Amino acid sequence: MKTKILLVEDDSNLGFVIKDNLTQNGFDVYLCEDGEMAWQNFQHNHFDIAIFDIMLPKLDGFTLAEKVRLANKEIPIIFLTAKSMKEDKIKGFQLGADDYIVKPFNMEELVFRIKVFIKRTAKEPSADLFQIGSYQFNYLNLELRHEISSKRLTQKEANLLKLLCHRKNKMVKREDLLKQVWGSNDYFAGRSMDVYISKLRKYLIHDNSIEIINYHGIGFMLSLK
Amino acid sequence: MKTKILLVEDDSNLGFVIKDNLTQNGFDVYLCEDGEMAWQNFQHNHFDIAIFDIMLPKLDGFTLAEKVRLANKEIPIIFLTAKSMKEDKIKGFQLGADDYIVKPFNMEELVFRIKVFIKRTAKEPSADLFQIGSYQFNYLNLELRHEISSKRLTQKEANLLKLLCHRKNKMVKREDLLKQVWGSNDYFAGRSMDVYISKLRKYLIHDNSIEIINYHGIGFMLSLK
DNA sequence: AATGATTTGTTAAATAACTTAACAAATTCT
DNA sequence: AGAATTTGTTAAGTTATTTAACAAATCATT
Repeated sequence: MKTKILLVEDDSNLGFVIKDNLTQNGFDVYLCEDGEMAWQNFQHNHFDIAIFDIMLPKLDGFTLAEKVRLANKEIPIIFLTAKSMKEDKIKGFQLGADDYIVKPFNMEELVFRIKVFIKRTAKEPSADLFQIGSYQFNYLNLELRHEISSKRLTQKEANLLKLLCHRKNKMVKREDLLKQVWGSNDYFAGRSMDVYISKLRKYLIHDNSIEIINYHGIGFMLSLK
Repeated sequence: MKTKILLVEDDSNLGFVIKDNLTQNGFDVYLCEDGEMAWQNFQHNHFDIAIFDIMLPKLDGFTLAEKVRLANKEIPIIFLTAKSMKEDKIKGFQLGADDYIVKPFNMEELVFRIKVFIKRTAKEPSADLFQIGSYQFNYLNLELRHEISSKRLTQKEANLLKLLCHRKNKMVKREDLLKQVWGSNDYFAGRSMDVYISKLRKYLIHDNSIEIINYHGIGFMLSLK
């Protein structure tokens, strides 16, 4: 699965150069030309890394970063700053940013920094204990507890639930779930997943603030009210 | 599964200190007091990392390292050298060594270097294509080919075979196989594994230079004549 | 070397995991 | 509104894995 990058750069020439370069480095790049568009995109898709220019039409990079950070505490954000901007001003704004890089920069440096983040997030073993409403889900021993009762999940059930938990209250694309849990995205894998979704719903029935919502033709969301 | 370290240090006080320290850091340490003993130990057990003092009774660290390197091209070897030894002399001997550390050293440094090796070997994805006699075994797509025919293995079968391949012509302990493939080491897992060994033998029957040899009460070895 | 205990080899039966089929219901498209 | 597609659900079918059963081999003890 390729690393998905949300790139926001209003200078379309520069934007294309960066996008092209990152694509050649094996990343999946989504280029937006203003902050508003990026925010829309961010809300509807999953990204692994965000790269924001600071001077942007409609919604500047800092404000965008704040919104993004509020919605997602994990995603690494890298700023592209003009040379003219003073370092202390940048630092002052470094609320949610993880790194920044001064224009003009060479692509190798950007790629290097992106890889640092990928390595970092790959290393931090993703949590294996989840609270889902009044349920507790332990991925390691495949246990889904609720008050006194406890259900032992199968590996596939657990894999699927884990992915949904990992992005809870966010829609996860069918395609992504299938690729990651089934390894393939075809008709039969899809039907198999629907069966599993149905099973998970049954297991989670005792807490009615929990829902697995279907987005017709797009994906599923584990929703916690 | 803990990282297994073969530590050879003739000064028993220093040896115990190092062993104790590494054990506290979560490693499984086997301390030998001379090179001969270490070599015996190495031949009969599996280790992930070797740490050799250079000045040793019976068999010095360098000679030991050469023998070890001949038998195992992968295992990281770290030398402990006396301060008095000149760097160029060490370099001259650096045939099989991966790193060396000058006495007296602080434990944090040694632990750091060990961790570097663990990370490195963990990253290099262990090969997924194996030649077993006239068979070809592709772990990724679970395929075991022989001339024209091809058998698709199950995940467990492939996991077990991969471990045996990975240490081919070396005995692998029952315990290790069970821990790594079944995750637990109890009576039933053991019997299950015996069933799988039996299956693998059947699949590999067309090349009679291949054997899966049992070492009664100890483990199995995939032997290629 | 004979005895009994333990471990292993092998086949078959039982169980569990996962997929596919079938049909109803919901959603989207025209 | 009607057709096409997607999803929800149950059940049947298939495959993977475990457990049982018994024979054979190995080991420990006498």
